[in-house]
Amino acid sequence: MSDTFNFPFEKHLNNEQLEAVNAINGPVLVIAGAGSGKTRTLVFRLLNLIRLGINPESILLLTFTRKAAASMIERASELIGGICNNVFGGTFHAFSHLMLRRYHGYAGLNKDFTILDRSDVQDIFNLIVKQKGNDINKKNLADKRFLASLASRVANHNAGLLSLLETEFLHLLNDYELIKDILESYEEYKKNSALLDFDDLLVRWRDTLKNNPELQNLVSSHFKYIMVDEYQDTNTIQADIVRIVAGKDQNIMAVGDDSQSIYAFRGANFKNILEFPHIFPNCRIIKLEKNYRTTQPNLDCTNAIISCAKESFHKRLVAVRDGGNPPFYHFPFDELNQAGFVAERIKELLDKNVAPKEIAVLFRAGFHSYHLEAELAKHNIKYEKRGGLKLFEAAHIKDATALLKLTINPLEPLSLNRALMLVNKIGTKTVLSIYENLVSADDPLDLMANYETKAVWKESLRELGKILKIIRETHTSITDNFQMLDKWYFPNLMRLYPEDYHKRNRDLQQFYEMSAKYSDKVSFLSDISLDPPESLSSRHDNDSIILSTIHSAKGLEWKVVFIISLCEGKFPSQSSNYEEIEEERRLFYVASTRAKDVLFLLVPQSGANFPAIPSRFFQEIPIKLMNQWKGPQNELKRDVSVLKSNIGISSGHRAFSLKKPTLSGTDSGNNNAVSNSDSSKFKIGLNVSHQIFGHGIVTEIVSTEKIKVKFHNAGEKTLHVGYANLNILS
DNA sequence: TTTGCTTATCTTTTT
DNA sequence: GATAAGCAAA
Repeated sequence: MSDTFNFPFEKHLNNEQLEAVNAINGPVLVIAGAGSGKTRTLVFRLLNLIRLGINPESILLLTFTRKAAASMIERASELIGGICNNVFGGTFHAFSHLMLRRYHGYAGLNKDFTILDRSDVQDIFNLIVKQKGNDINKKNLADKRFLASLASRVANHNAGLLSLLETEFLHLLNDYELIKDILESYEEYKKNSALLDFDDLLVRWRDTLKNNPELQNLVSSHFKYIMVDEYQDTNTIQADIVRIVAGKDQNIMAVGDDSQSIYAFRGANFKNILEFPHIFPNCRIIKLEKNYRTTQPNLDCTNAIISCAKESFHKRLVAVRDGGNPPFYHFPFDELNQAGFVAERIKELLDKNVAPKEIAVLFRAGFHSYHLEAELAKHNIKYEKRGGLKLFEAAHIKDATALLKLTINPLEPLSLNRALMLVNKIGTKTVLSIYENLVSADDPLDLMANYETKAVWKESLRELGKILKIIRETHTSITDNFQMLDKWYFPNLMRLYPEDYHKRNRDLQQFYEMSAKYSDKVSFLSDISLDPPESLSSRHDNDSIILSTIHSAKGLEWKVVFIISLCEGKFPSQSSNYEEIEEERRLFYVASTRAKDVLFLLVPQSGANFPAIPSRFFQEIPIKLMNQWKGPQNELKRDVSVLKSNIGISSGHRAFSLKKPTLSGTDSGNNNAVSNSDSSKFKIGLNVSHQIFGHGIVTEIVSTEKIKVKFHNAGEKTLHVGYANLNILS
């Protein structure tokens, strides 16, 4: 093994990285920009620890996703031959979960607690609100998502509900008692059914450590070396856990970039990274300012994006790589043309033998890629979608899971409700009366299997009861349980989804098979909530391009990256308020820094809102740092007047598309179009026309790039000359 | 009274 | 596509 450790660290790391890797004892904070080799630094530190003879079991590697930890350990293992496998690597949630199971006695928890995922939490709030009656609906608290996020905020907010309402939801202060009551019911519900939500995992583990000094000693002497990735996205509870587990040795290294903090909505606090030196006063701070990922033209552009941030420590990254081109921008007419444009470019890239897995399309929200998905399918381009709607949020998977949960606890109200609602002619009221009867029975399953009623659903309920009874009495595998339950479920599936029950059934069979690896239900259920697989087909395709939400793209990189739908309302998202805009900007920064070679920025001119306004983030980039796409484009372009008369029609139709010259310089119909960004061609009083706003008069030259135009029918608008594609009429 | 079908509306982001 | 609201039917 010692030969392996002649590994020449110096050749692979720069001086700053080397300094971090060699700082074995005491706390170290590495502050670094995108593409600076943070992850690489952590991997090499892992190697270095092993080289120094540190027991792998005493190393704790905390990352943002489970996958990130796995791939880092894999990379380290490749270099030294598998010895890293005993390193504990995973998310804070996975770590807390494991520890709580191991030390459930200290935590005062039921050994078989299960984990609630996001939709479970929302369903429970739904149930509670329904039980509390109608007055809640009147109070505008009916949005279960709001209640779920409120509960999470309270868990992450050490000061409690009242102060949270006082600081952020003043308008709800009058409802304090009611909200408090709902949140208490939620806590009670979880306690009764031995359930923990994601926040509970962290809070309970931190408090268990806090309250048990002997456990604290045990754990902190076991994990002697702690490494934390993406520290800017930790919340205060996670910071507490790090501090406690670090113990007296404080052999901790955290890496992060305050400019990439994008999880404030989830309680992450990028100020954590600033407080690190206060929590660990003797810590070493190392800055990495070289960028290895991309080229200088791309960096100039991303530097410009983040320089607009209101509160950030201005880092200016310098590229190590030579050459490269500035990012391309393009203004497709609408979302369909955008999809067409992206698909065309991807096809060209694939024809040039760019590997599919080196191409990614990024967007703000999961549903923004719908048009593109259809277009890619049309071109037979395989893709893998990350983020957005989770697979296990599909109704049929949730049904199957609920049925399985009933085999553990037949009276778990949420699962029982979900299962019984599947039966024809059973609705909310009937469920409630069945539930009341079952609760008061000596043996609920026995009652269910022999339920007396005149209603048509008698046999269906009895059959479910019988199946659950058999499963209780025979100890077969989870997959067997699923197959038995499926006999009951399948007819309902067919009735509920006559259109696509085939597809759903295929999903289900694969889902059942997935459970074959597990011997106990509790760990199966925990795993699918904590670490849901991206897709049911486990083979990962190397011939698929990636479609991803920006959040899911964190920490990754591709040769070619497209960022689509850069218009107001989509990115930044419609629902972001003033403070959240800053986080949206950092999100755009994260997206744009994923590209190694080529970055495309796509700004549709129309969409859900007609016309679309280009994203403020796009407009902030000096136009000279980018190039407009001039290459081939075979997209269709609609006639505006036709489109206008069809506004009421769903945008999904291509029927009224017309072939028309494209927007770039070769157009014959747009001879006077001003395609560069120079406003000097315009004078006040000049007559111009815009393809959407119509005719108007220039009223003001705002800057070298922006002018104001008063349109006869659309009022005064400030236009970006490079974007607006104005025709000069006189 | 309860269920179930049709229609309209809206869709952040994640452990 | 999911879901809530509104209305018809049992």
